[in-house]
Amino acid sequence: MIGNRLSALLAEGLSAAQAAGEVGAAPAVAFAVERRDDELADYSSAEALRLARIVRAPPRAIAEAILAHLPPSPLVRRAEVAGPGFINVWLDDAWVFDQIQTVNAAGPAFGRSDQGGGARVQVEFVSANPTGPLTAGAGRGGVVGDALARLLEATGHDVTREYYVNDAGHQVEVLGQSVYHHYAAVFDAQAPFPADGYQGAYAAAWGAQIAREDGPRWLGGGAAADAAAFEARAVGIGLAEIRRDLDDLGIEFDVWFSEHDLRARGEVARALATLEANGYVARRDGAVWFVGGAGMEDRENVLVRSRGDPTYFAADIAYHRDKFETRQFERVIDVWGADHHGHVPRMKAAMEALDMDASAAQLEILVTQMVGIRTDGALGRQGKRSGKFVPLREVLDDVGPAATRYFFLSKAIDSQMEFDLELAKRQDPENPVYYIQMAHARCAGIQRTAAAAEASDGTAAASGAGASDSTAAASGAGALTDDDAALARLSLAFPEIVADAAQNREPHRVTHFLLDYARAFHAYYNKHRVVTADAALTARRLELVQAVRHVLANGLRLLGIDAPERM
RNA sequence: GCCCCCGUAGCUCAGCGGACAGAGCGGCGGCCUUCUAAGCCGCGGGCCGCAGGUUCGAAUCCUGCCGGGGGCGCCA
Repeated sequence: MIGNRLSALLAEGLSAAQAAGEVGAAPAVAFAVERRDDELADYSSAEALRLARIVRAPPRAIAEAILAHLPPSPLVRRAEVAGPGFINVWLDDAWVFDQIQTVNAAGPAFGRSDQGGGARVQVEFVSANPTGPLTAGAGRGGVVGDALARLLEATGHDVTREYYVNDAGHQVEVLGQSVYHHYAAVFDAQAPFPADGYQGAYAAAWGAQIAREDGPRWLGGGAAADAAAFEARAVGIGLAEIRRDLDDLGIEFDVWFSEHDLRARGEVARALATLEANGYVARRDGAVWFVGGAGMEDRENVLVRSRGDPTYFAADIAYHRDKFETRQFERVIDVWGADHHGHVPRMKAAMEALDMDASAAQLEILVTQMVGIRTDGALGRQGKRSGKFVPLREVLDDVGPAATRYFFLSKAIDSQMEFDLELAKRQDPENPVYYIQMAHARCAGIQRTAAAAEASDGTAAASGAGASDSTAAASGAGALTDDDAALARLSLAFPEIVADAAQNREPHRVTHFLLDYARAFHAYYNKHRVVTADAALTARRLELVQAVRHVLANGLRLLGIDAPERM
């Protein structure tokens, strides 16, 4: 990556300057190099300014000394000191154009790296209860988790995508009762609707579906004949709907991990036994409590209810132990919704109580902030049990998967976002995602033009007999312009964007880069013609266009958005 | 009361220690006989919530305050 190479180059310059006694000794410096790509510079470093304090010398003098000892490099056309002591670097155009061939040789792999070293990483996301349809908020977690998984794969990680299915516990019981109430009603039988039951219309729909498909065989007294089996039946419908939504969003999981199975295997009991052996358990009021975890001094949490059944917390502890101890993931990334943020500290405390390393190095918990859905101009309150929420399905049907994914991936995860449904629908054709896709389609269009010309005349350029590019013509046949160089330079920045986005767990960086990149290409497209009578120029520009197409396609693939050839 | 996130252009949001603060949408004005006008070019628009502090340098870090959202259950 260019940034790394320039960084190393500057570090060499500094060492040489220090060896020559021109700069004082200092601890090893990793030169931070920033990509600028504006009038000021292509790349820039402010490291001399920071060094000034350490070696007690004027920053400009340090920067000058570094440049004086800079080893020659094919990448660098020019390097100079600017302002208070910035080191500005301009890339060599010839080197940049050479790299375009490297881009095309890599093709779909351009942007990938092995910085992950093959580490086994689990990304657990969505994991919404199968007690109702996915909400728009769950969609955010899904899209972000999926994009993160794609980024990690592209940067050399061995990724497992996992959905933790809460198919056991109190909420599932309540769901079973809620659905059974409606199911029984189909056969004119009475069954109580639970006090905290699921109010959404879907509960009735599921009840009707079971009645239609299974007949009256579940009928019991006030409850289903085989309550556990009936719950499983309802959960099955819920999961099927969830899978369909996720499928339409282009999200696939490697593992659907069942909480029910985890309990059945005795893992929850085993985790509780370990906690107790380690002295983190207290019994009070007939319940079992988690006490004394690091940072949990002022809060105690129930592990086993007085009724005798374990809580979600207890099951999640066992689940995370399974991730690390049984399956040996080197790193686990949980993507949770904002409503779970209170669960973070106790989860980490519990990991430590199990003698596990819950440090950020192993367990990362990313919390996505709320998605406010604005309908009819008002921000609605979301809640699955109240039945008042905007289903992901509705968003998907209204704005489509590409725009939905783009919207969720265009913001940092810790920013609360507002999704105005009406606006989203109306703005459909104006959505930036189509702007990026259009850039890709235009690349394909240029290639079609070139191919058609070649087929009829033997050369791509011949087709452009009448066409020319006035800007390029001014500098002579076959000459590329500064605009070609700028577009090529921007293309070469892509791998770095991907690496940074993966490392920081910030998929939105890719989104923003692509928007910027598409803008650069559209401007270029309007100003310059690729297929012209100038055969040499045409050939070189077709290479550039091919590289642009790879960057756009690869970037969109990371976001899970398709790259159409025509629009 | 305690905890988490956010206050940046009319709206939705980037930028999160460096050089003049950016984009999309919206507004105004131009550009289609040549590779898709789902495009391009130009203009207008900001005490970066407020007040202190740290720093050579703060939208960016720290503290306090104000405002918005969320969480604090023997729910998950």
